[in-house]
Amino acid sequence: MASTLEEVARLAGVSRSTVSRVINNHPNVRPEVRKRVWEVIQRVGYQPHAAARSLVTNRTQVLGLVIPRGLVTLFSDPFFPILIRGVADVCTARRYHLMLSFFSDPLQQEELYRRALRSRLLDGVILSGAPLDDPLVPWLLQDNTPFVIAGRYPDERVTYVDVDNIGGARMAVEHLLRLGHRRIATITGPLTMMAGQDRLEGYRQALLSRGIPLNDALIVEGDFTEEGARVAMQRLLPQRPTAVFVASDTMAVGAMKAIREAGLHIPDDIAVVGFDDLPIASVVEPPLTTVRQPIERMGAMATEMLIGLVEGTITGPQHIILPTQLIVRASCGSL
Amino acid sequence: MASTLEEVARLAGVSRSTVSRVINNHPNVRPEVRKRVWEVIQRVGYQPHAAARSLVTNRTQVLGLVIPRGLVTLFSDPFFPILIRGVADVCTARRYHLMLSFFSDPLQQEELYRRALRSRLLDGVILSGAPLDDPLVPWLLQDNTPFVIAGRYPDERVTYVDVDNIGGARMAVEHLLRLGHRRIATITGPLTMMAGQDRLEGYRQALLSRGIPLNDALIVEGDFTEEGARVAMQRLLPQRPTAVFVASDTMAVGAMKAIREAGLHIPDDIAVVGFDDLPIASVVEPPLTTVRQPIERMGAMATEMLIGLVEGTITGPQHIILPTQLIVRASCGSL
DNA sequence: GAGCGGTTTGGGAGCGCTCCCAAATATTGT
DNA sequence: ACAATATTTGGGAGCGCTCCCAAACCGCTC
Repeated sequence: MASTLEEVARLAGVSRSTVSRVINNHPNVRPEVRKRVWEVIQRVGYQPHAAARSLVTNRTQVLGLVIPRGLVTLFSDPFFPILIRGVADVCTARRYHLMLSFFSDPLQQEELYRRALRSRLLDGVILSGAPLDDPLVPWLLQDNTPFVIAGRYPDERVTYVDVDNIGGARMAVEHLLRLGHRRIATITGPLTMMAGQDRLEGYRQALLSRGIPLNDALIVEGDFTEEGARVAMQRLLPQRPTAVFVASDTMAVGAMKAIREAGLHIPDDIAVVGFDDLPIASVVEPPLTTVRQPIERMGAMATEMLIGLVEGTITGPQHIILPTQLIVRASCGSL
Repeated sequence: MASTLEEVARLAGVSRSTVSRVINNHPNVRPEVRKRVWEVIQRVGYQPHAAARSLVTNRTQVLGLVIPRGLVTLFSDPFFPILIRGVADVCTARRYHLMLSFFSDPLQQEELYRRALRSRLLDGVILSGAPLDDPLVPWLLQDNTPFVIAGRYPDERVTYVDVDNIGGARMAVEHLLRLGHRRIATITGPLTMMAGQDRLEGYRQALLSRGIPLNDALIVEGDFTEEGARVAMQRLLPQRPTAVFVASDTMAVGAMKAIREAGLHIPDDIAVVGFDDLPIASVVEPPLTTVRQPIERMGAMATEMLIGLVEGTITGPQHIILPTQLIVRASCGSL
C-alpha cells in the first residue's frame, strides 16, 4: 500500500517537515537524522505523491513534446525519432517525464491544448514540425506557458533552437558550383514551414553570389516525403538539370529513385545533394552527399532551454542556431 | 491568469460545491444555476487544476504505454505505430492523456517505474512488446497497479488482449499445405516472446495435423527484424524448402530479399507467407500473402480494458483473443 | 552559568479541488 | 395553511505535500 510522508515521519520519529527536507535535499538536517529517514524511506518504498507536490510547487516535472502531424507521418519520417531521442535523453537525465503528443486535426489540437496545458498538467512544451500558421504558438504566448520551438520562428518573443538551414543549403549548392555545375535544380521543403523557406533561401544565395540567375523551372516544392519528391523529380527531369539540391534526405531518396527510373545515372548524369545526414544517407547507393544537421542535439538543447525557462534559470527569449556541416559522399561526384 | 473554482463560485454567486457539481455533471443543480455557472466558466476560461482533482480522486486521467524497446527499434517496426494509433484514439475519445515510454536499459526501466507509477502519476499502464522475463509485470502485480498487456501472458492474474497467433499461423501453413507444399520452412519470432512461441506452435500444429513430421533444419529463429530474417533465410536456402512461413511481414521482406539474392523466384521456387498484414505487404513485389492481425483494434481494446480496470467497470482479469484472417496475395502462388 | 548566534526541528496553514452532511428551500398532499 | 417529503445548496474537512516562522537545541565566549 502506498505510504505517505506522514507515515515516514512517524516511523522515523521526526516531523513531516524534516522528512520533506530530507527528500528535497534541504540543508539543516543532522546527518544521523537524514540517514535514519532515508532508511525508513527505502524500507517502506515511499515515493512522494506527484499531485500533492504539484499542488504546492506548481510544477509537475512533466514536459510535453507536441508534433502536429498524423501518427503515420510522425513514424515514417526518420527526423522525428532522432529529435525525440535527444529530447527523451535530457528528460531522463533531468528527471522529467515526457508526454508525447501528435495530431493533425485542429479540433483535437485545441482540445489537447486546453486540457493538458490549462489544467497545469505540463510544466512546458516543446513544439516541432508545425507550419507557420499553426495557432498553438499564439495560444502559448497569450497564456505565458513556457515553450520552446525546435526550429526557427519569426517572432522575437519565441524561444527557439534551430540549425543553420540557410548556411547549410548555401554550402551544399556552393559545393555543386565548385564541381562545375551551373544548371542546379532544387526540391524544396514545404514553403509553409520555416525550414522549407530557409533551405530555398540558401539555394538562392549560393546561385546569386555567383551571378547565376534564378530559374523558376528548376525549383519545385516538395512535402518532405519520399514519394512527393519522386514526383517532383519527375517534373524536373525534362528541364535537364545537371545537379539537384534536395531539402531533406528522405526526399533525396525519392529523387534518386526517379532519376534511376528515367534510366539516368547518379552522379554522372545528375549529381544529388540532400539535407539531414539521416542514417539512410550512407546506406543508399551511391551514398548521399548531404548537409548534416545535429538533430539529436537540437532536441537536447530545446529541452535544456525549456527546463531553463521552467526553472527560471533562463529569463526572456533565447535564439540558438546550431551549425550545419557538409558531408561529401559519392552522390555529388567529384572534379 | 489561471482562475480557480472558488473564483468561479464568487463570480456566479454560488458555493464551491455547486460549481463542482456543475463541472462534474452531478444532478441536483437547478437548470438556471447550472447555465449561469457555465457562462462564468466560459467567460474566464476556467479549467480545473489537474493535481488538485487528482489528490482527492486518486485519478490523473493519464495512461502509460510502456514499450521496453530502444527508440530506434520502436520507430522502425511498423507494428508499433499502428498499435499506438489504436491506443491514442481511444485515449482521446475517453479524455485520457497518453504518456508514451520506451527504453531498453533495465536501470532506466526501474527508475521510470518507481517515479511514474509509485508517485501516482499514471492511472494505469499498457505494456507491449516485452519479453516474458521482463520484471515489470511482477512489479505491477505486486503493487496492484491496473495494467493490460497487448499480447498474451502466461499468468491467470494478468489482463491481456492478443490476436490468435496459433490459429493464424496454423491457417497460413495449412494454406501452403493445400497448395501442395510439403517441405515448408519457418522463420520464427524471438522465442523469448509469447508471439514467437505461438506462431511456431501454429506451424507445428498444421504440419502434425497432416502427419508431416517436424524437421528442425527447416526451423530458424528470427528477431522480428528484416535483416535478421534475411540472414535466417540464407541459412534455410540450402535445405531447399519449397515454401516458408515467416512470423512477421517485416521479416518476410527480409526473407524475400535473400531468396531473390540467391537467384530464386517467388512463388515459383519458394512460396512465402508472412504475418501481420502491415501496409508493406501489399506494396512489395510480389504482394505478400499474410495473416492479418488487427493491430490497431488490439491497441484500442487494450485501452478500453485498462480504462475499465481503472474505473472499476471491469473487475478481475480478462483475456481476449482477437481473430486473425488469411489474406491471399501472389507470394504464395496458387494451385 | 548566562548570553548570544547559529542550527535544527516541529506544527500550522494553505495549495485547489471533491465529498459529506446539515441546513435551507421547494414541492406535494391533506 | 400546515406538515411531510424531496430537492438544492453551502461550508467544513481532508487529500499529501511544501513553506514559513516560532520554538527548541547546541556550541562558543565571557
